[in-house]
Amino acid sequence: MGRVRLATWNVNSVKARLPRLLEWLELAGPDVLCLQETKVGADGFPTEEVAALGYAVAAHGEGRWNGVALLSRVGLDDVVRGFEGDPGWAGEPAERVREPDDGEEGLFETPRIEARAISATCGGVRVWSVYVPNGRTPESAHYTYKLHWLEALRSRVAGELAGTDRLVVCGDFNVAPTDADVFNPAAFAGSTHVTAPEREALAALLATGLRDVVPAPMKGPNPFTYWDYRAGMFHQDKGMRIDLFYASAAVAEAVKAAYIDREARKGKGPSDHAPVVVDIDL
DNA sequence: ATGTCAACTTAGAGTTGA
Repeated sequence: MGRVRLATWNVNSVKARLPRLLEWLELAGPDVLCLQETKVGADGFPTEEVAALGYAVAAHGEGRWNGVALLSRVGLDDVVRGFEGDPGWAGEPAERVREPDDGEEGLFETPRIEARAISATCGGVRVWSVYVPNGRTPESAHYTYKLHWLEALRSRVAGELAGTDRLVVCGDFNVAPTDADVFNPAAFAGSTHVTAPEREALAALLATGLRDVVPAPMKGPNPFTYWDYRAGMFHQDKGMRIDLFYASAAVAEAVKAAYIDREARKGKGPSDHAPVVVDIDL
């Protein structure tokens, strides 16, 4: 297959980020790019603009929230939107019960599957782009959903690894794997992204046969991929590593370079996440 | 703890989510 550049980037709206996305595609030249938080429905993705740069596109979106996509110039086959076993989101308990209007005991909303995963085969590698639920607070139903969602992902990935040794799962996991992956562990006391159950869910995913490909920072010692827009967090390098690149052993052993492109977080109209770039030679 | 951003409802500022 030769040398291939894979990347993952939470763009925080592909519409708002389109100029930056096109600029970055030309600059970095990834062969495969996993996108998250595209925030567009099925027909809202700027497919033509991206295709003009030589990329095939597979998008999975629902409108205002979430949304994932795969861009590839080395093949894009066997696209799967979502995955078997996704538990879906039913809302907080308080939202789940509707007022009885015609004598019924109350209606419960069934879980709605969100656009958080898409997978395809690109250049001989099975590639997953995932956007893990945020979790909001450890007390919320959204946090429970996050843990269930990660367990369902683990189960499905384990199934795929039985059929291929070339697989990557990358995207915005909304979990910092270790305390070294946040700027100040004390600042995250009581918050999501750092709790033991979330980290155990990542460990269980890795235990299916994946390895964490930790990218090199472009500047400073910390491999952060996300910095809050507020309070000058980026300029103080108060970030987190929550955008992860999990690779099967065969792919991980083929990694030649991996870095975080912090240049893409600078300047006018950036996403709050930076792209993670991984070069492999299979 | 929250100083920004994006989309949406709806016609300007408030809500939601991150």
